[in-house]
Amino acid sequence: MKVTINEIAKEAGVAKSTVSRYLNGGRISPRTSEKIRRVVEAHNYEPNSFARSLKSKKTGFIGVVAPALDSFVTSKILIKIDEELRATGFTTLIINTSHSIDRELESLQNLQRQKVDGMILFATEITPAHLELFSELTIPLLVIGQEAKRTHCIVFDDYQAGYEMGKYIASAGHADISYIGVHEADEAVGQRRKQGVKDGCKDHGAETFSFFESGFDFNSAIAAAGKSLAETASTALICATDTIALGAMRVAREKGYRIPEDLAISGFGGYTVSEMIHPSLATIAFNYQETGSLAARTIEKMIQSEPVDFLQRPGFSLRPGESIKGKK
Amino acid sequence: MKVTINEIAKEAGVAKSTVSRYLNGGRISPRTSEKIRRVVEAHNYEPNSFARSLKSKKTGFIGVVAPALDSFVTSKILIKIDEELRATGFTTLIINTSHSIDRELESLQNLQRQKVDGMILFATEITPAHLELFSELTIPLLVIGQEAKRTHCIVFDDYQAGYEMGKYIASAGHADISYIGVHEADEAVGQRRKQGVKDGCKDHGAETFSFFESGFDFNSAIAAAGKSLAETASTALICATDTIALGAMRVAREKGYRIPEDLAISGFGGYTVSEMIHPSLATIAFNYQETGSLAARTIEKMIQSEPVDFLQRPGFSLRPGESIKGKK
DNA sequence: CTCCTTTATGGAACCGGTTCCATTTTTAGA
DNA sequence: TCTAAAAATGGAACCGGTTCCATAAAGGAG
Repeated sequence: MKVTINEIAKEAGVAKSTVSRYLNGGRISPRTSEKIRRVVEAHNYEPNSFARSLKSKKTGFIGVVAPALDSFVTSKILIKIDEELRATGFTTLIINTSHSIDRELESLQNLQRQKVDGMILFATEITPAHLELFSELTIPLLVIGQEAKRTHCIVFDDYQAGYEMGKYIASAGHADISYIGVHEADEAVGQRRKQGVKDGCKDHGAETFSFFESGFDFNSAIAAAGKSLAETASTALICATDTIALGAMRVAREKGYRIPEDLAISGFGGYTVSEMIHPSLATIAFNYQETGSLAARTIEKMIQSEPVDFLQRPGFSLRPGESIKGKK
Repeated sequence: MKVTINEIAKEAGVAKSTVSRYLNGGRISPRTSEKIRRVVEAHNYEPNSFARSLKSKKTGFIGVVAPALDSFVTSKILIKIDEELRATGFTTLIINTSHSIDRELESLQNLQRQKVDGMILFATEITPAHLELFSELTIPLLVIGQEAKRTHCIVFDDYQAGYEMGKYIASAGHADISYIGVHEADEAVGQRRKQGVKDGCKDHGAETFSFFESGFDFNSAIAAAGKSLAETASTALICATDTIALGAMRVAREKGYRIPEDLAISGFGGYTVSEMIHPSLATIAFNYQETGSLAARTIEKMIQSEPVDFLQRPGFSLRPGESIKGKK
């Protein structure tokens, strides 16, 4: 419990520097090595990580800053990151900012002060303040979810994912389509995903494409989808996330639409629950496992100063569901 | 960035011990205090937390061991714990064991070695190995979710919650009720919750009470609920979790039952998604916020060696839903 | 069996704080 | 104004490791 390197050294009859060398894989004669091994094992000795970090300047910590812990996407990626980093001897320090941009910036600075070896940021929006902070950072930083100039990023191919979904819906015979999206401050989802959906629809026979803005939450989705149903004659609602799609389903049902007969609905995200409900939701499932392990490997490379591409894109796949029926 | 207490001391013209005292609230004359404050602020100085921990034996870390990060219940409680601990200057070290009992035990030991100030365990099952480990621990430990002898625990009142639900369903006029539960290795959910449901049903007019065992996952829920529908004439299915209830809904619908007209279904957990779907799910919502902050306050007290009750129970409330209709 | 080169080992300084103790400065009581 | 007690400060040891450097032991060539 409280045994130190000094006691190990004394008991093994060697200098503490020798024990330190033994622990860190330095050159040791087989004889001494064996002596030390015995004592270490007898006491179940583990070096004090604080003393170790103090001198070596390496903490073995990787900070992960996320806007929420109860988000499907975040938790899936996080789990994988944590798993892989643990396997290579790092400890993930998870910081939850509860969607506060200020706490996000503050957390990055704190992590830098705490001297973590690297940090990963789950970004929803990149503000000028972010960019300024990024440029001052002396510790490797990896951003997930949004693109930023001169910064290492892992971002889903939102344009392509949107395009596939637009194509899928339009090809199913829908000519009048509404997209329930989010604010364009979120470049990835608010801009690129939307543009992809729009292009995919237009390129595959859709005549009308209407846009309604929602937040990421259920209630604002209900409002936005309600507005869409009142103002358009769309036969399909493409929603920017699965949660928004659930809101759309709710309001559609309340207004008497049958899904998918009267109205097709789709989402993005591939949440587990989307296949558990009825009708199951057609959606785009991003490859979260791949994302997580890519992130872990990337930050490790960055720490070792190995070269890494600034932009990396994990894959995705379209997951069909009962919420859409071919019309042809 | 790399400024140390020595440089601060030199620049302020005092001894480093004085700076240390200033930082930790010791007695300092207003004059010196002001001098030091200036220099500290000019450099944006932050003491090295490793050096600090090394000598003071306090790390400011609290380890939290959880079987999963993508669980609704865990994440809700975790967020609150993290928030409260952060406010009082602690850092939560979140460890995910991916449901492995071995990794759970191992993690507790690692945390002890890492010299965290306290630890919190989200338990699903207390094995003899757990009890043995608990007794060897020299660091405050708080268990959430299960009861253990001579250990500080925060546990939902599963019996009472079960009783309320049983009463609610039976009182609605259901005489033949099935309970889709989980294995009794999980004392809280597998034993107490089940017994509560049973007693609640029996005490309020139910004639038949059948039990079917499921796992916590969607697919085994489908199997168990399917079996129940095939083998009984139950008009209500009480499920041990909301996820299980979703499985029951799926299989019921496939077999042509209308919910709630032909079959009432309820869950436990109060997941967010349960009120987003149709029909919305009647469920028991435990007070997760309360649980989280209770846990944070409790572990802090334990660290300060203040007395705390061994067993504490956060509240819950029954949340009605469209999945149940009064029959009378 | 020397002498020189490697390889092992020990000793000491150092990392950046905290804390105990001795010394100096203030404050206050007489 | 002098003195004792309280408050403030400085100095040094210490926390538990890592690492540099010097020395000792071992290995190899001649």
